[in-house]
Amino acid sequence: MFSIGELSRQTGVKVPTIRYYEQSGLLEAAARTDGNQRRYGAGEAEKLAFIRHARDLGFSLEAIRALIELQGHPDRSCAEANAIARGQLAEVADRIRRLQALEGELQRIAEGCDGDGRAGSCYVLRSLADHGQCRGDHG
Amino acid sequence: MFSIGELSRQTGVKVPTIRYYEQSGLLEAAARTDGNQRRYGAGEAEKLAFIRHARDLGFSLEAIRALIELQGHPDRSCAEANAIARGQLAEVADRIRRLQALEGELQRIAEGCDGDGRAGSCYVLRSLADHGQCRGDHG
DNA sequence: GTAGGATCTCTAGCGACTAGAGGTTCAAGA
DNA sequence: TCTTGAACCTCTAGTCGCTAGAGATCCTAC
Repeated sequence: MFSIGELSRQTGVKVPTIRYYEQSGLLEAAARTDGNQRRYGAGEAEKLAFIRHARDLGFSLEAIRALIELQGHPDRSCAEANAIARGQLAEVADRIRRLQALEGELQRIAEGCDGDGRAGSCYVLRSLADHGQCRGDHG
Repeated sequence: MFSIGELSRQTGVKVPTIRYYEQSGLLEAAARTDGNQRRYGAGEAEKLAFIRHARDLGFSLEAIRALIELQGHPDRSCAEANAIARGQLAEVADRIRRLQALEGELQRIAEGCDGDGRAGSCYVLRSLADHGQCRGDHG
């Protein structure tokens, strides 16, 4: 059994974040010492690593809650887990697509200005004022 | 002079968001009717369109505040505007890079599971539990 | 026994809105 | 001129996923 600080070091999740996860029901309430401090075992470290990994992959806490629910019921179909993963994949792909449109736009804007002029005739500011110059469909 | 609802329709910015922008100092306090309702002119619509466009491009309200400041001082160098745009560009590029790493990872995870099995042996859940299977450096 | 680092709970804050309550005003039709 | 009702007003609180701080308590090593 180890402390919350030790768990934090093991998993790379900050101490207040661990408490936050417990508070919001992602982690079960930890065992306590007589002095009311949390104590954890290897199982909890594994579970937190799972959460951390899913967070790194962009899953929302709500999605992670659903995945944990599934883990707790090994007999249920994994179709749901699959759907969550695919949904997340679609979302990420969409975000990439939109960001790439922005990137092109920003490139055009930033490259039109060498930073030497006055703000009154600045291409960056003019571009931002006039959406009509945009090629893509970013907004 | 037109109402906040009309301004909202013109710019595509929701009414509460316009009030929020005013409240946080991005827009100057609007003129008011005798009955205390906001009234806007063409100039304000232009300014809001500028803000909207910059938001669409991912600029933070703080960055937009700085850009508006610059617009108000046409004699100042536009180097700052340029730096803001380039900073934003770099940020967007970085976000794309990170999202692409996630995308690859998620693809690997989602494709390893056809959704037909039981949760107990689900590839999605196993993958999330074990970061070691990952190839990239997403976390 | 004591020092001090780690822990505890609680509240508030971040960014950029969004939602709702409860009250007022404006514009169009009768 | 009166009435209706959509649009407006302010204010507070909620969203997400943490993060920061205050003030108190605990644990461990010396």
